[in-house]
Amino acid sequence: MDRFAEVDDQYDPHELEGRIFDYWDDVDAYEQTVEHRSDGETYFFVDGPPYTSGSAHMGTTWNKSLKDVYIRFLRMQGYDVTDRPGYDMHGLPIETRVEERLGFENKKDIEEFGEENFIQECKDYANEQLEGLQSDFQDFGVWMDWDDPYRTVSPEYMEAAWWGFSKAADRDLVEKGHRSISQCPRCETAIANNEVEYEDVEDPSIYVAFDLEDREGKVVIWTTTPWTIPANTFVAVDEEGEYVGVRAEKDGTDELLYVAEPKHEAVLKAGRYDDYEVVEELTGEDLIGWSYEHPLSEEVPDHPDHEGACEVYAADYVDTHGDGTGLVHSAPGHGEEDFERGRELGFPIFCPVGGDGVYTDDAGAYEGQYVKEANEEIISDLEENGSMLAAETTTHSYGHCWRCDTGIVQIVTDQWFITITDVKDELLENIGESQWYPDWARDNRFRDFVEDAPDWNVSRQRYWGIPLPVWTPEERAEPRDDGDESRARDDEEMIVISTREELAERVDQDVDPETVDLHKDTVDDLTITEDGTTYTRVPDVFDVWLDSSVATWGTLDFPEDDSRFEELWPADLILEAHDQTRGWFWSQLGMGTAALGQSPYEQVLMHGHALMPDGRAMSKSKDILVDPHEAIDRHGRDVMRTFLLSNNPQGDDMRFSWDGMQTMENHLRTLWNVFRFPLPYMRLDGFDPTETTLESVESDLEALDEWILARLQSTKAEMTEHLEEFRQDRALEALLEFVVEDVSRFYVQAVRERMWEEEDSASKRAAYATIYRVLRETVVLLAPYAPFVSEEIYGTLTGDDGHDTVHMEDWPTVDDRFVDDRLETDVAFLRAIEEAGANARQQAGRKLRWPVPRVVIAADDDRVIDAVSRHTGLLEDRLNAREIEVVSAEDRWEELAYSAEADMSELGPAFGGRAGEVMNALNEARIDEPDLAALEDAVADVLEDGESAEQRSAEDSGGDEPRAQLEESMVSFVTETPEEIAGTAFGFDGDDHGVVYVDASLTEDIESEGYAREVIRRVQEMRKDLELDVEERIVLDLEIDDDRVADLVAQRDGLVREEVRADEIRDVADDDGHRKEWDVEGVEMTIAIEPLATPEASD
RNA sequence: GGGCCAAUAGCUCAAUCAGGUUGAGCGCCACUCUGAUAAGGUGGAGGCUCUCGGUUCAAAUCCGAGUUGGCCCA
Repeated sequence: MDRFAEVDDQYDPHELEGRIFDYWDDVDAYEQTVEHRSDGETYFFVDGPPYTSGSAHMGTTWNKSLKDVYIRFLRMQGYDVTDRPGYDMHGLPIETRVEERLGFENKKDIEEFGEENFIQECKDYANEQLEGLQSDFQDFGVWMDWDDPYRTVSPEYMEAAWWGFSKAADRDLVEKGHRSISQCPRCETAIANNEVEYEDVEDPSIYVAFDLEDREGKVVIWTTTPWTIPANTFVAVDEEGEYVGVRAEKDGTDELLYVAEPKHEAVLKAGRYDDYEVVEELTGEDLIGWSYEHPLSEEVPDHPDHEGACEVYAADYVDTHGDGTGLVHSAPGHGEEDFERGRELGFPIFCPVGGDGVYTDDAGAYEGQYVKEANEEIISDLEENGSMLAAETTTHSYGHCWRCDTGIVQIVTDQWFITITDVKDELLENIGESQWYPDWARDNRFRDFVEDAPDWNVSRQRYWGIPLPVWTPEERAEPRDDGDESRARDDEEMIVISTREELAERVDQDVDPETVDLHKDTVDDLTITEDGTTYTRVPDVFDVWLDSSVATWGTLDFPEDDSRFEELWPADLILEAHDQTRGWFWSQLGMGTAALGQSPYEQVLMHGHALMPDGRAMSKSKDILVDPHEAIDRHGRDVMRTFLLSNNPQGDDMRFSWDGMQTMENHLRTLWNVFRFPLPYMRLDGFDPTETTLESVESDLEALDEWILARLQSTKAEMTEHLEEFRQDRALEALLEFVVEDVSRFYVQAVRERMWEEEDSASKRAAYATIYRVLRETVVLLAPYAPFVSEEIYGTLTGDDGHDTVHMEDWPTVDDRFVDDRLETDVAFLRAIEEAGANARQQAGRKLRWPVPRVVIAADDDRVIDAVSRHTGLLEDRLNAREIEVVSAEDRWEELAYSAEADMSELGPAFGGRAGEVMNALNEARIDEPDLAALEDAVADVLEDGESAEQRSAEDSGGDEPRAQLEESMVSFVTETPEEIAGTAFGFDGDDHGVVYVDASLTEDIESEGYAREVIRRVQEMRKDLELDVEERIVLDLEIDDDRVADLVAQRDGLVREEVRADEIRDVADDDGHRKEWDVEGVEMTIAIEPLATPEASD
């Protein structure tokens, strides 16, 4: 780019961003930036792999923007940052999408299609989805290593998972278990608890009475899953709960029912009994040991009838105040709690349901039926045999498969676990090793989650995943689900393979470790024969959460490539949304601890979700979303990024806002305007920043130059501090405030006249050097947020002198030479005074272009007097005042009246309950002298006896309880502006520091300048109408009706001619030039201008 | 049903940790300015600080109970 090249008049994000993409390509900007830091200290960032489904949504966009801003910032600080993006490409979601595509309904369809073909389809689909995400992320301007993302389906990555699992096995944390799990009957696989989604559904709600044996009566249970009744093994009660026996009457017959006392009314109502009577009161303990007859003993001949079955037991999951009857139907085959209790009781587990949700032959009459469809028949069977007390329906939340939305069933199957409960203490300890932002996420939410976490079921009975690297002896490969616990355990004899090389060495077949694909279709055929035993592979694949859990070493291609693991691991930073506490934050901690005894990450930045403008959650499936592509279409990438990054990244959700987007565009446009303003002048004057450096003009710097440079230093310091605390939103706020408030609204406004000077001057050069430094550092500070516009500005400012890209720049550090806190405070005062002065002027009806003879500043403290006296000239300029006068607090104007403001922190403790009343009186008081005695007089009527100083001294001898009294420290006196003077209080940070009085009286000299400036302004407007060049000379024709005014303007003839570049003042013919009538403060004037013919170019 | 987080101006947030007369930006209305101008300036309207209790002389702030939203868990 050429230095100071012509730039667009208007900030046009789309064209600019397109241009910058091309430029980055041309100069290999990303590659150069990475190379530039290759010798730096390493920083190991790990990308949490998004699941490859569809395109990027606003949440992902926010996430990647956050990653990008911190990676760029760290690079600028000199770090060699690991930035390999990743994609999570296995798992049920892709399988179900591919099944839909192929029109499949269940596993049989897949088997017919062929495992190999199906896996290939999944691979193709995942790669297709990946492309969409890749191009989106690149389009957002995110700089990561897009040429080489890690993919969880690649052999190296899958090997990383095998390695991690084998390390856990080495530590004896891998176990095959016969356990109660959630099963999706459609997908025919176990799913993890965190894959279960709950939604409200209508289900049967039945009360069933089990006939007691050996005694009269029935125990009543309640369930919403009639299909689990065939597997009923026992009934559970709360040992300490209160129960009653109720004799209930219906249709002339009566029966004795046992239920929990708190529930008996509801139960009997449900049973529509005509009348009832409590005949017995018992505790849960009394019921224990009662035996009953299985309610479906005829239909299910194989029902549990072992020793101890069909009896009442105590269980801690029973609540006599909750849903149901206080007696819980328990089927260890269909629920985790029941299962655990059943185990404790030493019962065999009866589960007559297969992985497809269909009853097996154990279910007798119901064999072959899908469980939910069997509900009806079971209900009618129960009604027929007289067990049904009431059959209703109820709406409650029930678990569903997260992918296909099928209702889950609880069954007992063989699964493989990582027994993280064995290392729970280590997990909790490792939590403490990581630093979280915000910290409460770790100490509350995450710790709770980890404390409650059960063993990790890592096996899935599916196809598209990383196969378990487990081989077990062939002869023991018995069918699962048989509930037979007597056979030898597979996990005692298993072989766990850790790498491709080990695989090639140990399997019976010829395998090339370089080329082998580790998917199920390949490895299923491999066998291992050792010591005369043949081992076959366990057919399961891993839970997809296991894939990403190994990302910290998978990213490094470890163990295949062991060159960087030692140096880099564990990760310095991971950065994801709060839903990952149960997901990736957890799975990584679990795997890191199980495999390596350590947390795999040191810092966690946890952000929130992107919400709709009205606060609803975004949802792709319900089409409730803001598409990032639309945001880009409307405002561009830099605006979208800065908007997203202006939100708190720690824990809070972000509400998307089109208003917020527009505001960011306005801010960036302000920066653009600030940037392009000095360019024409710099070009014209041949300003060369490499020669006219800030250092070379240091002695010519004016107060405002020094001030804006001081502000730049504080802004850098503040931003760095915020960014290091992961609050890029606050850093951005500081930067934008600097750009908008300080640079644009104050510095540029003030410095414009210096740049308009035609002659070369030290002042102008100092201004150029100053604004050049400010702009150049500003775009470096902005570069991580808005990489496109920063690049364009940087390129235009530096030409060939800088790096090829702003992103190679070092993060700007504070330059001590320009730090000046006193000056910053001074200007803060001056700006407050100026603002108040503008206000006072408006009250006095005097525009800024009319000078005022005198501005009086009544200062409350010496700090203000110092500031004003150091910068009187500047203040005269800014307020357009001929003279500035300062009046100190001691030398106050006698015209002024005073009131008092109460300091509640002093008044409150002294006056107690009456403090509010006293405060109001003080605020309303008007006194001539700001002293306590006058004030006490003014508020005498609200003060009680003994509360004023006078009364105190009179009663001093009394020795009563001391009464409160007004003290100097309780009040501060405030000036009240007299009507004839325009005055406005000024202050900042909420404190008043004085009052600005504008004396708006007129003199001839002032009127002369005022009218002259009115004329100048109008001529300038007319020049603009004609689109004249700034330098172009004109002829001016001025006709003013009012002779006095005409004379006043004539006195400033020289000023007018110079400002409007009029070489001649004479008549302009009606036909020539540009003529306009004006009304200036009630005076009619006609102005005509005509450009002078450009003289022949002469050397 | 349980845990965590949030709730303050029309919108986005600050002030909450350490109690002391609620603030900023954006938006809106009026006026104003005009050689960076799709800008800028001044003023104005706009708040039972989600509700109800409690502690305290004093609560947006501390405590308890609830409401609504988000996430997580069951």
